[in-house]
Amino acid sequence: MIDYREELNSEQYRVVTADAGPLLVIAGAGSGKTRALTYRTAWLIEQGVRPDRILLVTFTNKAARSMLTRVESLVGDRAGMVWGGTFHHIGNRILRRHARRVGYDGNYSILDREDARQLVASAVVESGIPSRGKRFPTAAVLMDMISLAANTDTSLETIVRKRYPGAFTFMTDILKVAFRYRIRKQELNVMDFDDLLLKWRDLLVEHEDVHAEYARTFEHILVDEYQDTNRIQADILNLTASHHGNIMVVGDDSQSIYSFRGADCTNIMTFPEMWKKARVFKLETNYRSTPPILKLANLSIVNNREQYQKKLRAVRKGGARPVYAPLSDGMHQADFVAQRILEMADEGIPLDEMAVLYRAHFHSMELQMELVRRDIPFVVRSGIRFFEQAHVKDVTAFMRIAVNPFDEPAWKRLLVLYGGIGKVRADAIWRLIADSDDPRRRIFSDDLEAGLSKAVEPGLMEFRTILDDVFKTAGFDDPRRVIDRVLAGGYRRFLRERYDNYQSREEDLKQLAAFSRQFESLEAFLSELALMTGLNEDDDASRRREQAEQKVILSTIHQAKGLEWSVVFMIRCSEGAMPLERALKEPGGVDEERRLFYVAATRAKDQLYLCHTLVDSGRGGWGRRLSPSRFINELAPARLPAKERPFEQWIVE
DNA sequence: ATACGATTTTTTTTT
DNA sequence: AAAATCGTAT
Repeated sequence: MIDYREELNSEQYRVVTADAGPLLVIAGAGSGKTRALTYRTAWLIEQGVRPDRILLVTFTNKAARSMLTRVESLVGDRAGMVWGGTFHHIGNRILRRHARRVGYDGNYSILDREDARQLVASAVVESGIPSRGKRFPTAAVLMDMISLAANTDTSLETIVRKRYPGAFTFMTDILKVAFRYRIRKQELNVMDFDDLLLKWRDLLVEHEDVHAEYARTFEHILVDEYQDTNRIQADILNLTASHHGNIMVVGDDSQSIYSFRGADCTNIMTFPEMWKKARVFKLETNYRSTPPILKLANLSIVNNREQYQKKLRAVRKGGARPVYAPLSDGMHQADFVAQRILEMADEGIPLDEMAVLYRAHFHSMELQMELVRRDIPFVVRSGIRFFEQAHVKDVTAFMRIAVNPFDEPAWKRLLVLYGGIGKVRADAIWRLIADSDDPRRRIFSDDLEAGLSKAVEPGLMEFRTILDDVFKTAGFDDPRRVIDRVLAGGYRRFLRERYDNYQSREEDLKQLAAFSRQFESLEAFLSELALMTGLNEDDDASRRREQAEQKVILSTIHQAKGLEWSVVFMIRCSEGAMPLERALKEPGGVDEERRLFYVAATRAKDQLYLCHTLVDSGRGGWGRRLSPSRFINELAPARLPAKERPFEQWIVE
């Protein structure tokens, strides 16, 4: 039996043991919201709720897994049956079963960003849009428009008029492309990320029997990071909870940092209106940070208007004032951070208790070079993700066509790898094989070459050899064999010719093979890759390796959400970078950037360093002068004596 | 016309 | 690091 009173504070206890029904929990940073969710789940199970009747939606799969591990330590293996994961994950799991109801086959592929972009690009060409029209939005921008419209449940016209006014003259063509894109996805049996949400909602809205089934299946719904949900996700939750209203959402409106993805603060603000019987709880005790750090964070966030009233109280005592360090340029900043890291390591702070946070990935470049130079071990938790690297995508493309023979992006990706086949000829080949029952057989037929340039022959033959090997000999339902066959069939040679770092790429593929072992089917494996959990989350061996050698963490602020470190450095706290110039152009941009600043600051347990560079050290060294971030300036009005500022300023030579 | 290599530019944030 | 652009080779 768990002694809830003993292990929780009174705020948490009330949340965890609350009666069923709609609950809104406003949980400040570091107030133990994970703890509340974990114990709530355990409590429900102890009350006799079947674990497989609990839906636990989290922001990352990692969060779901770590929560379930903790629930397991409380109530034992019963926890294993809980439905936990991201919206996209659970949507995928449900849609696989009912795909036919929304016009898809159950073996659909999931397009990642790049695949989706390419499909949009070909939709532009197919829609016959004159390529001379220079100002027509690029595929990436079109994708953003379409995605934002989907995630905010707004018409494309409205999105373009409000957010992309410059493109409004192309409205007719944009609509053509969007329509074409939608049709193509359906024809090819592929879904993009947004479809996993949209089709899920469609399923619940249009099919009452399915709706009833899931409303019955999920007796209790728990949602983490509710402030980052969008309209579609809120609809899905409300529909699923419609029969019983047992929905507990936990969030912090001050940490909403995903509005670019359609996240909508009004979800959390209006939850009590949606659910009239909702009870509202607040977790306002902060266990993480020292008072000076919390004071700085609180002083910053009050500059935002719209928010739930709450006041974070520090439990901890003492602590050092945060440090503000103006530095001459990027190199100087890198030097300072590296130096401080070494000094603190000497004082006995483990490297993996230190993190460097920044607004955009490329902000960390100079620092990475400096850390390498000084032999300080580090991991970068941002930037190009493991599963998005070219070699990983190449190899998995073979598996994709094995699962879904009409996965056009996968076919084209593979075709252009071969000599003599570029974009145009890959397109021609695809057209030839696309309207057969099974393109995987059609690709072998002898009359294919008739319609093609002679130049494709050697490349095409090579491709066929590998395909033959992969499909026939390997038993393509085993990812490890596929990877093995592809490497042996010429891909290894290709890697060595093309990349300097081929060794690490081959190593990646070995890791991929090891990673694939935990999946039952190729389909499950591919879904997991597309839905992009981090690298090797569940690989015990690698986790142990990482712990053996401690490393400093480098991360974007977005990816740092939910994590904490003893020491946090924020670099590039300069106007233009934090807040980011481009982000300020968005509506509500300043407030969102300030919330990012708040999230970053509240990651720190003991020490916080705010670094600012006086000069922009972009390449070519065009030294544009920079001002300190407004978020720093607004904390310390000029009339405030230095002693009373929430930070102390260091002069670093 | 197409492929492909060299060069230049450009980076928000993520499922 | 990758995408977009440009020039040359096939």
